[in-house]
Amino acid sequence: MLRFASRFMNIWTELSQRGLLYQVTDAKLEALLTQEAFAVYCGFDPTADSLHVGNLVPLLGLARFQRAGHKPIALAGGATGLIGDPSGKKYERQLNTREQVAANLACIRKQLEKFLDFTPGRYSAKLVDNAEWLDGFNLLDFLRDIGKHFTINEMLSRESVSSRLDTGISYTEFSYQLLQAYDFYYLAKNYGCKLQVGGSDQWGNIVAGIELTRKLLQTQVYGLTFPLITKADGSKFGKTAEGTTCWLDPARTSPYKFYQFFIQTDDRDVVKFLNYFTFLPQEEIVALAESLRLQPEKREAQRALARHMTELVHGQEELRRAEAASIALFGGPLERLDERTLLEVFSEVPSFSLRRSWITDGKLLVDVLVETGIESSKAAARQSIQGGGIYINNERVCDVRERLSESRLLQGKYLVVRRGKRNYYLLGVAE
RNA sequence: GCAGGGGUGGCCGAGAGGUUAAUGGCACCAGACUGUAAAUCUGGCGGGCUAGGGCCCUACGUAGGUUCGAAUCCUACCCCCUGCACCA
Repeated sequence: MLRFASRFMNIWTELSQRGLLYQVTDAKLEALLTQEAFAVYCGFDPTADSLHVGNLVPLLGLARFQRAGHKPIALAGGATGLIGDPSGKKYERQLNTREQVAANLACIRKQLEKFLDFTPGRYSAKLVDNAEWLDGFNLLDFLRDIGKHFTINEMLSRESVSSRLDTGISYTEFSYQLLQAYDFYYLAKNYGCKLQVGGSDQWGNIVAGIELTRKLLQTQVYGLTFPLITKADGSKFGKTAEGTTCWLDPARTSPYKFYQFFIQTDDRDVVKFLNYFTFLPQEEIVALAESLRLQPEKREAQRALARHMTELVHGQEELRRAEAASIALFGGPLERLDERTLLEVFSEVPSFSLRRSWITDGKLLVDVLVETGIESSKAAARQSIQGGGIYINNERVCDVRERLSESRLLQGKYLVVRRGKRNYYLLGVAE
């Protein structure tokens, strides 16, 4: 018990040191968190069938609370996902069908479970779905019992709504804040939840929940937000090099790509990200920051970040494979790679199978690039080759007439294609 | 409804009858320098064919028209913005 008491004291400091405290609804929260175990909740709407790296800050935030001895409640928004949160959105979103939301919900529940500890006990995490109490809520009851506590004036003043008054917002999305407010009230009443955390765009929704809870339960509950993740170059965080979202689902973003996503982090962002995303202690982060300053070319901080994140999300084995693939590809000459390594690389890197006949017939590389989707058109493929941007087995291709040939194959059946500095693809001959 | 302004390549934005696949900026891709980072510089950036030089097709809201020739002129239609009016 003593051990936990001291841990309570740490969560605030920990969040603060990591730069994860953005806004708090009440300055007293710091002291309160040291005095008792809080039930802390954070919601995730099933807008896709996977969470993405951007969801990690609040999700790991919950995990940090649990590690500090508090009780996390992850809420999957089976109901709110049907409505659509206008927060942070510039335009009205298209509604997902009930089937889609249900399917997404199932996937997201599984992902949420991976990051929290559900072993029974005082600090055991809980996973709830707000459809349980919101779906089927009688409209007239809702308007009378809940709606009456909100004025249009305050609802309009929320950033998520006011910023949309020019472009338009539907009544549906406008109502979202009431649903989330009700969630907080419901969790406070039934689970003793006293704190809601979330991204900074959730501030308005959180405050709405605090007010509703105060009115209905005469209970004071609290809110805390994490900062929006920004990048030094001003681009939006969470997109891979190809411009696609970096998902947690390995079927959407392979562990290799996931690892690559983090290892390519800008020097200017990497220390911040170590703080935001990892559980590494301050001393280690400070040491990595020092390494970055003195020997940036070693990229130890990036490596630590990539390792930590890949292991956290995909597990040790996938980390090993992603790292092995990265080392093999970025390490230099490929001829020496043994088949086992190649096979591992094959399983991680975007890969395609080649027909034996393509080799024997000497198919044009340009056509192969297009058929595999490495290049979008033959014109583009030719330009890449002419610009010196295409490599086979890390050797630059200098002739647009390059054809596939037996002699190029590694281990008699593999071909490593690289586009630019860091985009690797593995082609293997199908037997 | 009336008046005015406008719809151009992923985005912004020039062009106002002919060297215009269409200036420029952003984004994006590649190259050089490096460290799978940044900054900078260079090249590319509708598509197809071509070793190369080049050839061809499709594009400036939509549909027609005038012209040897149109993103540029005319007509109709659609959509957006800004005033005014109407309605309440």
